[in-house]
Amino acid sequence: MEKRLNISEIASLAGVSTATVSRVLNDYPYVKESTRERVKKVIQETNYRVNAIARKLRRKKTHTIGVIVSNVLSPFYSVIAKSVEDVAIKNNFSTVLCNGGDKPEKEAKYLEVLHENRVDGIIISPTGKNKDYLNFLLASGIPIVFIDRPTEGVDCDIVMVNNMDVTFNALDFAIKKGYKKIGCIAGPQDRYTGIERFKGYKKALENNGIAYDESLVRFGDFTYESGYSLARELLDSEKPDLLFVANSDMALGAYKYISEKGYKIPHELGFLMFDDPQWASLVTPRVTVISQPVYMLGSTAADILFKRIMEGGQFMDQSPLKIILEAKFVVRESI
Amino acid sequence: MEKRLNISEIASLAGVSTATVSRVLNDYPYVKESTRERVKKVIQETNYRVNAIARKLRRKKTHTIGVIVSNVLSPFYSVIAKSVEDVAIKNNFSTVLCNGGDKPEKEAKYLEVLHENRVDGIIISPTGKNKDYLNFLLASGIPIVFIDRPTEGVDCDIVMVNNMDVTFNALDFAIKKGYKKIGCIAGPQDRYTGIERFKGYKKALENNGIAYDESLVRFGDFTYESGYSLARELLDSEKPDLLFVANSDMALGAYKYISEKGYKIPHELGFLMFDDPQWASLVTPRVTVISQPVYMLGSTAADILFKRIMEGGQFMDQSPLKIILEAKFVVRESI
DNA sequence: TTGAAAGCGCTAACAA
DNA sequence: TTGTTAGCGCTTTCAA
Repeated sequence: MEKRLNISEIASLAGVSTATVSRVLNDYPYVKESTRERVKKVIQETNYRVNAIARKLRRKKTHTIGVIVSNVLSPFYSVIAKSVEDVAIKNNFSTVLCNGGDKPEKEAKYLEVLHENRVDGIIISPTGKNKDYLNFLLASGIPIVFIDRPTEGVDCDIVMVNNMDVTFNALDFAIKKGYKKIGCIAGPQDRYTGIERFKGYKKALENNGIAYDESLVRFGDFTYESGYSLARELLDSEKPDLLFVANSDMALGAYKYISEKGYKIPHELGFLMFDDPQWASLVTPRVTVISQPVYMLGSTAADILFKRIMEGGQFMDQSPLKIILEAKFVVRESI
Repeated sequence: MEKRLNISEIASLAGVSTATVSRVLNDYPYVKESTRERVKKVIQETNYRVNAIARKLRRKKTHTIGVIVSNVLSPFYSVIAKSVEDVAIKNNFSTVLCNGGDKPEKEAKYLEVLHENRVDGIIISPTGKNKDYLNFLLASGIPIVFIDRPTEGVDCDIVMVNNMDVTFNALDFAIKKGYKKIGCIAGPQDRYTGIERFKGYKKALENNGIAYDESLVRFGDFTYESGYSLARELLDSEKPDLLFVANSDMALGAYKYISEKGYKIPHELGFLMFDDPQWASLVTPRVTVISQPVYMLGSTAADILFKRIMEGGQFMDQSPLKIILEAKFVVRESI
């Protein structure tokens, strides 16, 4: 940051006080039209722009929200980030985007950064840890909205999807269609979405009188790599007639292995996945998926956050909202 | 932003002056160990965090850089954003990410926002407009690094790839392999990358004595939609034996149309594209591509920016760097 | 309609 | 080793 123009230099150039310049900058009434014009002219000529940092300090409002997601490179979280940003722009707010990477320490670090920067609110897909710090932030008046999953012991607004039910419905449909030996690459069982989707899988088996067989199940960590290697592990030892994969990154890895081995979908092996990335309807045959209303997840969370921010104390008293959006089962050609 | 703890409240709680608290916060030497411990204890107990806004105002350094890219949802720009952020973190800087959307007005708006927030430097994939404002920012000491393409009339550091040469090489290879009637879905001809890649296409034809035939060429706007509709337009009227598409979004659209129509790649139609998104090696047959060193583009730009920021005036005098990274022609099975 | 001046929370001389 | 204090650039009372 170099030596640059400030408000008092503009004031002297225009022959007015800093207060008047400030009034012009903020479109206050009660400034004589000729004065306003004169000030505007100086601003124009000098390319002066208000120092937003000084303004934030003085106003004690940053007009900024923080967003912490797991990984902006994933199609899921990048859309979330975009949708939140869209809503923020509509509300004239800025957004600070943080890559929490699903690591509790990184999450804690970013919560600190957002706290230090006095953001007016936070949207986060939490790791499930950092309960105390989150509660502290809430208590000190920073509204927080969880997205995708909760943190045990933190009672605030949350927006997520019906993970278990929709998984149940999809697999129930598949089983009724004739699939009997159903492999599953599940998510980590210390993560809410991993747990819920796996519950849906088991419930569908149970509901159709199929015994749960742990040799047909592998637990990954929601990454491409785990999807690839677990698909190999599973398909090389067992011969399921259907494979369910619990998120898009693992599904990409699994699909890659399946195409390398040349399995014919759906005749040799049915394929069903949670999430609906672009590639799922690009490959042949197109993949049957569980599709989350991703954009809606983000924009809904943002809407709630802005209500909390705008209405301040009043709305704050209302008990936390828990919003469950419906994911859709989209039947295409892979089962 | 609620009423919250500030440095003087911490000072009184610890029974010291604000200066001492500040020294502890910033790990200064010359603080008695027992004092340091006492202050740290208070900070710990109260969850106090320094007000970064006040600090930035006082220090006149924001330790923040701005990044303006076209679209964070695209695989290309999201990787750029990530790579820049990685370098920023290593330098202990924050990043503000902006979606310029390739719209000159949006770009101008974001340049203003970054200016107002007194970022220490800017990385941007420019629209090619806003020459004057960019020059003003440079003149007032904010280093700027262009990525992917230049802005005419603005002389600053830039990092890009050898668009024309690599396109020439790829198509030259294809032609020597036997392809003769080569369709092209080119990018917009008011955009640097669109122009350069199209030049490479024409040069390859020329080099092999093939006459340029405008009925085999369509100009899109680098979006999925234009790729889809132009592929239809082109393939429904002409029968090229190879289709070259100038970026990944248009290629996705074109590929979608091709698979809907059931063309057999590569026997009926060869397929060659600029960019190497995940799906290109997922589909069967895997797509032959021109692969940009995307991460490298971003991290190189960021490295240069930090050199400019760190070395201040001294390095600033050096004439702007122009770095051309090599994109690679990756032969797979689609030609 | 305008200006004077206090003060947001912090850092960094300077003094002790 | 610690404290006092000016001031970063702005907004906002209060008074004129």
